[in-house]
Amino acid sequence: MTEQYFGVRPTLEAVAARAGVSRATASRVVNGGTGVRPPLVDKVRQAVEELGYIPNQAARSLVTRRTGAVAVIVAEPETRFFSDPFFSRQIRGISKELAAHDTQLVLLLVEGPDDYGRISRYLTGGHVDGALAFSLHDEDPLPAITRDAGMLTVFGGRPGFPTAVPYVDADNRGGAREAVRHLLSIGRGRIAHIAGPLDQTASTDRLGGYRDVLPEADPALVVEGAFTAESGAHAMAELLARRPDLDAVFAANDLMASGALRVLRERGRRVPEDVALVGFDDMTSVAEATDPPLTTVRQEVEEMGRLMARLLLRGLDQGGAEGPPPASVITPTVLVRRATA
Amino acid sequence: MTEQYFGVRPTLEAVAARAGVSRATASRVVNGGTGVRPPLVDKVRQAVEELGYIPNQAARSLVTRRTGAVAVIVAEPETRFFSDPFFSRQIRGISKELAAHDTQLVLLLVEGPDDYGRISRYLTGGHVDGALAFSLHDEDPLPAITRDAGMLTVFGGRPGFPTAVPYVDADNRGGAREAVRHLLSIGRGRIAHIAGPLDQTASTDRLGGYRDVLPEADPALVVEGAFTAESGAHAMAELLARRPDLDAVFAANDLMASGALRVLRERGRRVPEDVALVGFDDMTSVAEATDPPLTTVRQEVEEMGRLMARLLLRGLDQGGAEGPPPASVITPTVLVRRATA
DNA sequence: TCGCCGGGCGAGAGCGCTTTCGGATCCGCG
DNA sequence: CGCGGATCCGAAAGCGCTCTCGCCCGGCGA
Repeated sequence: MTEQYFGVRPTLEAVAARAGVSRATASRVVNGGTGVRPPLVDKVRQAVEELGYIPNQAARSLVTRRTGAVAVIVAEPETRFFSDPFFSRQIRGISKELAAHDTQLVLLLVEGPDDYGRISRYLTGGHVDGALAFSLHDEDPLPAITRDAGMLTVFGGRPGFPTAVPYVDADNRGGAREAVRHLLSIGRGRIAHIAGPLDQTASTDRLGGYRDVLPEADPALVVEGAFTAESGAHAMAELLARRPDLDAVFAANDLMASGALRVLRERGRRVPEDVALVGFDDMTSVAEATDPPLTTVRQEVEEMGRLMARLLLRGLDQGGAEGPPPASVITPTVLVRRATA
Repeated sequence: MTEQYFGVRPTLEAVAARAGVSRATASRVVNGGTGVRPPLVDKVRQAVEELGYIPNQAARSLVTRRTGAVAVIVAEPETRFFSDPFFSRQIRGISKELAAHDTQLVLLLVEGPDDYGRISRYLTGGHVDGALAFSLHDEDPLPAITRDAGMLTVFGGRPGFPTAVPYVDADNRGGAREAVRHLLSIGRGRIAHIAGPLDQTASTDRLGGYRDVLPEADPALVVEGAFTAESGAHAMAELLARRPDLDAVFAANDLMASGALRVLRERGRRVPEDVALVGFDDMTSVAEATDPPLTTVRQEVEEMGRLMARLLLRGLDQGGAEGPPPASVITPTVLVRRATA
């Protein structure tokens, strides 16, 4: 940019004039430049450079019917969304993928249950080409809203009810199976499970994996937590009271595992000698910081974010809400052996 | 919305036709309705309702030169931004205020130092009317970028170098003075300070407040931390080694205070009897959870976010980057007495 | 030499909206 | 009954861009 015209931003018209071509040709060059002979391409490029031309997005999307932006809808209460690294890493992945495709991220935070109207209006208003959302609870109204708005939407996490929306989720069930099988393989027979909140599919799927491997397990070996360290501690205490003879615990996330670990040690149980412990997520800041370091099931969270964005972008290229919806993706999990099992 | 026309969204033209008025009148009604007689207003309103009309934002901003969106630029590495409740609460405040003014929040996460070009291009591209940014480090290139882009920008936190950009910041210096004075008032004479990273103005300002009250204090009583609990613990240990006789600590945030508290108790110092402790932020999840609960300096973080948005919006109404820049705001802090001092 | 074909380019329409400007209408008053 | 002014409304321009359509021109075969 050799010159800067403050105030009056140059239009395509100005570029065309300076390059001595028509607006149409200038437009062709700006948008890829096919079908224009090299000398003209150079002239236009130079004019763009000299004038510091940047296309007006409003004018462009008025005719293309594309905004180059997607919404990320966050319905989760602030506390959970921001405190849980799970989301932040997913957002980071989304942001990276979108940035790579010159697509903008419009963040829609739902401000309470009365705010869905605004979200709905916004989506219908054509501000964005598509949406990404996190579906976490059984009674989540979001899938219905985005569908009614005719907006292609990819969800993070499997929705809790039968629906055809595309989503990206980790192989929670498979990962849980692997964790429990590992516990079996190291000779444990009385394996407990600290589940997450059972109105979320991530929790029920992990519980499902546990039951797949241990269909005959004592129901008393399963306690529901809330994905927090504190709830993990409580659950552990409860389990110890119910079944003092347990020799292994599979917790549905690392935070709860860390809480459980604390209680186990307070009660004088050696980990992993007396009780083996496996977490889920591989939230490194937690899993590597425990003493001993936590054996856990890793899910590639940032990659899942990228995938969500990629799925959406691809779906958009194939006709948006009218075209065939993208297929959902289940990302693999992997058991990371550290010291607790 | 009694009917829904999927696929073809109704235009203002359609509304006008249905209401039996001109496009101009329909537009007037949609945008406030002044200067149109009630019966016509009603007719148009009804047509809007029946057709489910929603204005096309692209067309609108093409002529008004306003996009109804502002950028929130996050340059901070993911870890800090998402893990620190400070940001999340600020974002929440921003989001609320923007939503109340029908303005959208475009989140720009800076993906590494090479990504500033994209940010700059985006801002210059006229996608947004203004920007909010968090200025945290001395060498932050953001103020220069937004200025060059001719984009009105309000910063969260006082920039670390002399510049005229508008910002919103807590009264860090005053809050620190109050904390230290309180420590004096309860009879403490050897007051240490655990500072934050000194390339951030929040840290230097708090240190400044400490020195305002204690200009003659032993330099050995000040240790730099990193705003994490861990660093607070280290700093506390260091302080104890240097000055075993200290009888009070003012930590530059609650997280460091909680780390310090842990070390104090490990070393057998009673809090507050032997050593009084004051934090900063009033991050309730931390400050109320410590044992004993932490005395700290509260800043109204969410309110600061709202203020940032309000300042920007007002500045935008007054001519944007061309008009007079909004005046910066320093929000008051208040000492919250709990049990540690 | 002529006609035809095809690639390259420009003219112009049109995306959906806001806003100016002038005309119509209605009121009160002389 | 007619006039001035205020009020309300419609015609039309135009925001900056994309993209269709058709023209032009060069090259090639007949």
